[in-house]
Amino acid sequence: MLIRVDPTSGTPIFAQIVASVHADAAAGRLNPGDRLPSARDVAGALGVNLHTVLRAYQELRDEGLVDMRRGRGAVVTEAVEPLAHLHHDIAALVARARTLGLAADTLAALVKETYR
Amino acid sequence: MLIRVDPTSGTPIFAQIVASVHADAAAGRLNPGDRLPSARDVAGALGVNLHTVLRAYQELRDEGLVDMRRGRGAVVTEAVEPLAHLHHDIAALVARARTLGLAADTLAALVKETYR
DNA sequence: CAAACTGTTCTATAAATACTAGAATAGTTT
DNA sequence: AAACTATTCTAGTATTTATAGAACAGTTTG
Repeated sequence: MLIRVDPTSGTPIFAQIVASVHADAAAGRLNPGDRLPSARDVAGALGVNLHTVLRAYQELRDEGLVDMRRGRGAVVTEAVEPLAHLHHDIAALVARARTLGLAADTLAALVKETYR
Repeated sequence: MLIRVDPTSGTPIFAQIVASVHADAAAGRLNPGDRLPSARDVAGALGVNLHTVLRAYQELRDEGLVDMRRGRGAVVTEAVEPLAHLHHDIAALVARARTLGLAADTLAALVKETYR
């Protein structure tokens, strides 16, 4: 599995790693039982610090998306399935927002606010 | 119009102000021509600094949602209409995400990622 | 068993961001 | 003219982000 990051993005690196895993889960490229690459491998491949990757992984654990243990790594849980189920709906919403000229941040903020 | 903010939220205050305006616009409580309360008033009411409010307003201007001029304040533009149009779709998506047990941050991040 | 791998925890530091504070400026409205 | 508005400037503090290295403690593999 491939994790991409843009250092000039403005959004924190750890958040981009989280978002990258979210995207893979939503697209069905990540299934329960799959193992994320080790934090050290990701840090090496991306040229970022181990702690930065671990912070992202810990957030994924807090969300319940992965199960983490020493020696075994980060294993994807069944909590990814809802993400895959929503994928289609999200894509439709994004497509419509795009035709309306809405910025990504604006829509994301709107979704977050609506949740409250 | 009412702007709410939670200092313990973790998300920056200026971002919460932006999100609050987004929400009002999406709910149709904000129409083209309406004037946002002056930055000084908002700062006073929320107990935050003037600059913090202005930063939020400037972001709204960058998004094209308001037109700002000295002496006149921040006036809502026609760019709020797409937000109102999406309101129903967003509410439906959020409702479904909620039944699936998805966290607000997770869904928002997913939407943002899908935009790319 | 032993080696290699995994996340966990700890201390430390540097850089960037967020927030506050005060003051002066320059437009607009009343 | 007075009261209002955003704009711009400098400045300081607190928080967040990212880096660095080391030691630790489980798990898996040979």
